[in-house]
Amino acid sequence: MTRPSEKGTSGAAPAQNSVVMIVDDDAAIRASLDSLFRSIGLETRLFGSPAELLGGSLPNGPGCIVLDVRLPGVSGLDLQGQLSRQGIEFPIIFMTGHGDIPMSVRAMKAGAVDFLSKPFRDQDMLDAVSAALERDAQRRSQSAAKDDLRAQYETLTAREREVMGYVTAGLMNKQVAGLIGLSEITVKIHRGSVMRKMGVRSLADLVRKAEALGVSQTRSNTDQT
Amino acid sequence: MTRPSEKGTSGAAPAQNSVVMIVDDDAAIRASLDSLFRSIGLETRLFGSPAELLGGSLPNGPGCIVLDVRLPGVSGLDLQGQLSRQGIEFPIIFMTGHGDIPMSVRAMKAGAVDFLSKPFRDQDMLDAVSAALERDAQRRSQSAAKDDLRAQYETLTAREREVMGYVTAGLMNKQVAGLIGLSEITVKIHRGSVMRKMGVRSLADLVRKAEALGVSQTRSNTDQT
DNA sequence: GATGCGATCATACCTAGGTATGATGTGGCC
DNA sequence: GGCCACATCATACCTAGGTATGATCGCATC
Repeated sequence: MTRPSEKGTSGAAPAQNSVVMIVDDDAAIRASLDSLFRSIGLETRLFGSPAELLGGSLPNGPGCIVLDVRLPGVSGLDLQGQLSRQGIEFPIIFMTGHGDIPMSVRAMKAGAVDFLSKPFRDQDMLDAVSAALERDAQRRSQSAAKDDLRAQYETLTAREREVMGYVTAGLMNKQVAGLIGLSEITVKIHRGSVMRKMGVRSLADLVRKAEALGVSQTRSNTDQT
Repeated sequence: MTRPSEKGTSGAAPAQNSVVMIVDDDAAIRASLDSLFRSIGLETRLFGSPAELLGGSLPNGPGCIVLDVRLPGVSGLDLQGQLSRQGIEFPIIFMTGHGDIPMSVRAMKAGAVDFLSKPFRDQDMLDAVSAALERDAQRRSQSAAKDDLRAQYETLTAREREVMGYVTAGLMNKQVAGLIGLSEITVKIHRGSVMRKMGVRSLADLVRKAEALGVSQTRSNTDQT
């Protein structure tokens, strides 16, 4: 959104410390991509097989994966599934020398950023990587925000979470008290702790955080619109 | 969500009144798809060209479009762009006899549900249509909910909307009053009207509706987390 | 056994939210 | 001119929210 990626522009390097992971069994292609990405200031890591990628430690910073579909051992598509099952969410760009349409469709359905047939133009690859890094930056910032939120939520006691769920569902203190068998004053105390621990000063903000966390009690009484 | 679409099952007709729009210049293919879809209880509409589709009136109910890429006049991909620019959001399934990978990738990036090479298996097409109709149902229910919401919001006066923005941002009545130069009592009156017109009985619900509408004032004071 | 945390509740007090009644003013429309 | 919707505000009254103080209890840890 902030910067329309302008297809065809040459020097688009979204984040200077981004890492491009290149997985290809052909050393010549690895080298060629390596120099291509380095030429625009991106870091690279080279892998000759999926195993090497899975074995080594992955970068902590932003990055993306450039992956040959036809690989020794598992195929690129299988690797895509394996990575996502392991919670590794780097955007993936596929390359192939002998791909077909079903293969490309399957990859795109599974969330690939792009699927390039070899030989491809350098600029097409750079555009794809640029889009992938943009997507990764987006994902990372969302994920970071979610983690902070979850960390705050973790500091709540069980009771506090329970109260938070009902309060953000729109119930009054006395209703919450009735539902979980407490006095209203106790609910107020928990509610106060929730506000403090969640770092908010208004119910509105608490509701938003609860929504982001998915912890609002989904109502069964009150409100029939 | 309600009914897992079970890939590979034959008689999967998600919604009985769904319409499949078939756009192909080959009458034999139109006829063949027509009978395929009718065999599982779906309605169909046949078009020999993009112009026919754009010219006629589109169904109001749920549906999807099955589109040949190579068409007289504009290409299927162009039609995809044209439709989305016109706000027509039926999910699209592409078919092609002479497609290539870049074409399929472009179509998928633009949101196509699937991209099938001719000849395809009937079951593959049915699975694709099933997925497309599922997606359309999802889209329609979300869109309907959003429309209802917006209709409620439309009934608010300018002042009420202003107050709603500040209130759902977490400001107290007296703060809102100070910001827009009113007495607190007047803010309370507007606030009450907002609650009534938006059909909510708790601030929590109002905040959720405001979020869905994107009308919360994004805070400049209060809250530094 | 002492310490500490979480949970519970009471009393007391203050602020914030919500509504009813009534009144005034403005601008648009028939 | 009269009507109506919108907006404004006051007084009055009630409910809901929020916090401080202080106290009791259970449980786990040191």
